[in-house]
Amino acid sequence: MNPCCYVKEADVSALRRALLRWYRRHGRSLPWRETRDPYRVWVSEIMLQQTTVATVLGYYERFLERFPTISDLARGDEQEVLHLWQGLGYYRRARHLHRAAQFLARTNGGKFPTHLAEIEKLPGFGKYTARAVACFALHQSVPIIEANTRRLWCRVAGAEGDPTRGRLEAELWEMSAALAPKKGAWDFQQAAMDLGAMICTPRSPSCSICPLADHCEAHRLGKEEDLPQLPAKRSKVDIEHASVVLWNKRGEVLIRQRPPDGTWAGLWEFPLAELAENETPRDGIQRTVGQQVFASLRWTGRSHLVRHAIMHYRVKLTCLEATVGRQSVELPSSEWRTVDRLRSLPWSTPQRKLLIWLEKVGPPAQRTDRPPRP
DNA sequence: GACGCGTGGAG
DNA sequence: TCTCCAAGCGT
Repeated sequence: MNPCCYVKEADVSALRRALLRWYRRHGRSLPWRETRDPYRVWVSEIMLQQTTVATVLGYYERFLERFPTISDLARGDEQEVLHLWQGLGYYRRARHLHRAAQFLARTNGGKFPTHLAEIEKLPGFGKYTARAVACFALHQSVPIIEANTRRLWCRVAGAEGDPTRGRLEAELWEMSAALAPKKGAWDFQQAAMDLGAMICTPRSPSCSICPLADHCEAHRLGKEEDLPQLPAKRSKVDIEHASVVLWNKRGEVLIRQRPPDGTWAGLWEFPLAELAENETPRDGIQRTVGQQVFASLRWTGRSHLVRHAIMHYRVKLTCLEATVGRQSVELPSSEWRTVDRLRSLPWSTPQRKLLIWLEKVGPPAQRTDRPPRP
């Protein structure tokens, strides 16, 4: 049935009691549950967007140790913010977080706003994140719909259809609002998210130990595995990239910063070519560094292969290595650096694997004119 | 409203 | 190996 009908017929207070009793006993202890500081809750919510708890645990404390307050973050350098975010993905989140902190430092004395309408205007805050901070830091009773609660309430109500849009999405928000108690919304929403994450899992939910099993339409009808009905994902496409580690006579390598928009915006890489159909890595590198420079390259014969999945692509990244002679190499947004000064820059994950490879093998011992054989 | 935006763990 | 999917947002 639809979520609004469900709420009308449900024993809401019994449902709340069962959920909270389970949470008191089994709820997870997570670092962002130990604080009511809006900034710390905010950072956790941004990091957790489309990201698993286990991954965020490796970033959260380190980020806050470096940037303990909004003002500290506002004063920080974007490159350093991105470096702390390196490996988390969706790097636009970090830049929005940084920009929002700068805005609050400039306009609000570095204080986090106390009204939902103000929170929602900040970059990086959508409907969910604004309400999450309002609930978890400001103790407001507001609805919360994200991946865990969407799945949970879809099953509890036995709701068919795509819950990420349209009428059903709106009804789920209404359902969450109707279920959330006026007092104690913090515990209720944390409990709902934990139950979704730990018991009402996407596959093989643990209905036999679920405190809401008696309240669950999907379970009653035996179709908990069929809900929610999420839209299908795009299928994977194979693509190839080629990078080149280019050494000059001073023992420096050429690196390039990616443009401020698009994939890996603002991160650094060894000059990269996205290969066309049937284009070889050397072709792509020639296209990237230019005919003139390419003709003067001396290949070291070393190469490294990285496979990486990103979005709906499977990337095969081939990295070749060469030394360059007299000619100066000028690429946009590029610079020469010694290898020991690359670590402090923010890198995409596949390019960071190239950097680790380079640190391991060290500078090339000898030069050859033979093309590499990957 | 559809698409772009990353990565890693689980099964 | 491969597929699924995660505390979404901006355009």
